[in-house]
Amino acid sequence: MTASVSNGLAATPAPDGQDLVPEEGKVKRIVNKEHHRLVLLEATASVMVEHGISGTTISKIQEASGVSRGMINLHFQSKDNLILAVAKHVEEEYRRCRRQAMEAAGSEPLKTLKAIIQSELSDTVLNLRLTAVWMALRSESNSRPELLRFVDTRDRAFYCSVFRCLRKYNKLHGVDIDCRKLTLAIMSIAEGLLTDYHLHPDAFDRDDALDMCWYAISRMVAAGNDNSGVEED
Amino acid sequence: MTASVSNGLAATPAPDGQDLVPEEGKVKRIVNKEHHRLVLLEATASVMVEHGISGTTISKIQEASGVSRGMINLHFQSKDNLILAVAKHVEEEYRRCRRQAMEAAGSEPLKTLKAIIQSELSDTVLNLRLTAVWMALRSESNSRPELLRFVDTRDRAFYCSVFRCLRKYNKLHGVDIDCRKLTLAIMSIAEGLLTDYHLHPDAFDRDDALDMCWYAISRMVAAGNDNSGVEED
DNA sequence: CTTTAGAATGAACGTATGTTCATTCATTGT
DNA sequence: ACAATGAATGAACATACGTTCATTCTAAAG
Repeated sequence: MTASVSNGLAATPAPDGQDLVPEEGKVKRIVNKEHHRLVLLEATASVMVEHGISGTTISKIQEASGVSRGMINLHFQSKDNLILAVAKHVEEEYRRCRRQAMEAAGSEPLKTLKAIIQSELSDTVLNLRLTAVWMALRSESNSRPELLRFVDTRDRAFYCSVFRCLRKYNKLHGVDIDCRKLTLAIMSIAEGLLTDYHLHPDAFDRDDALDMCWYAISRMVAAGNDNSGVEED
Repeated sequence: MTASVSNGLAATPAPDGQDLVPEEGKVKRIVNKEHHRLVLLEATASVMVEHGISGTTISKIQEASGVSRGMINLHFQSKDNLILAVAKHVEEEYRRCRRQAMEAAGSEPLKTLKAIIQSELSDTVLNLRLTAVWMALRSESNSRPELLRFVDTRDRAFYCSVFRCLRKYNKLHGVDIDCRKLTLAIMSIAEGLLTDYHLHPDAFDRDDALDMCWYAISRMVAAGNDNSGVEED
């Protein structure tokens, strides 16, 4: 009932120069808000996994998250925006996992490459939630292009990591692999396995997949060479 | 106004034994019905391509097909059933295309293998409509398992075709490739390319993809061999 | 304590959804 | 010609959808 200046915008004439001080004492509140934001993101991802993008509704998200209906628009303005935030959220998770694996990889090119593949097949990356959300977003990326960058096949970091391994291998062994082509081939295999896992989460065998994958990569890398230093580690 | 026995059910006491004769003269009607069925399937696929599975509604299908609202339930009972029929329809199209390519392949294993890959990358298989519909259905396959068989990664026919090529190659060159592993690798690459095409229909270069693909396959097949008869054709 | 900012709620709203079915229309059979 | 069959229609319906906003609640500031 009281006259208010809309949503906290405007007003704040800032008579003194004190408002650069970043508001103290509001820590707990902000933490709570951030917490609810995360709860909503996780719940939305869960609903997407279980019901697909077409079955992902505000009501189901409300039920899964336990927070009230209005929260979604309070935090994310709209449902579309929420989906976008989920895309960002899941992609960040994926990036974090892979970065770790890459840092721990060492300098031997094939060892590094294997570490990358292993990371890609580990359950921190290749899991029900991530693949399902990813597939859902990919299927919508034609009609919502802004989603593409979060679920792209053409990941620059991934490409560069693999490419560097192969280039290093070339130098180290004095061979001339077409690094670009093999990098793309390796990335394709990884994508293919992701799709296969999504469609067969129970039947999928990680060890078997890694085995297959490494067999293929070893042969691609070793072809025409003397084959030393390639078989297993 | 006239008293009717609902929708043509009941009544038909069938006094004579003549109704085993399979209704003549209804050809044109049936053709029309089948035509409308196809129109609906095509229109639904188009809507799925343009708006994703979550934007695929009866109203949009009606608009795209030009037929009336009630037709969908007349022909397919429900929207879910229509989606299922689209899955079947698209999968049949895909199967037909690939079968042709396989029959025209010849007996030389690597030539056959290349024909299979080429077919997989041709625009009769790898096109906007097919990939978009496929991705949409795959993203829903967790919540609707009955869709899986129409968009599966584990296609027995595909697997067998590639496997046979590799086994033949083994015999022909007296080598011992692990046919299972390489077949899975090749299928993964194909799946990966499909996903990449879906996300980058414009940037995707078929020739480049085939080039990359064949380079990878050649090396996988040739590794540790004398390399003869592998490079290009 | 009281005041206040803003986080959280959920009933209510308008729209869009999938489905139904009485009716219309076109084709076939007599 | 007429009657009968069943394909095709689309207004009407109930439900479910995303969004809004007056209100309540809660933690921090005075």
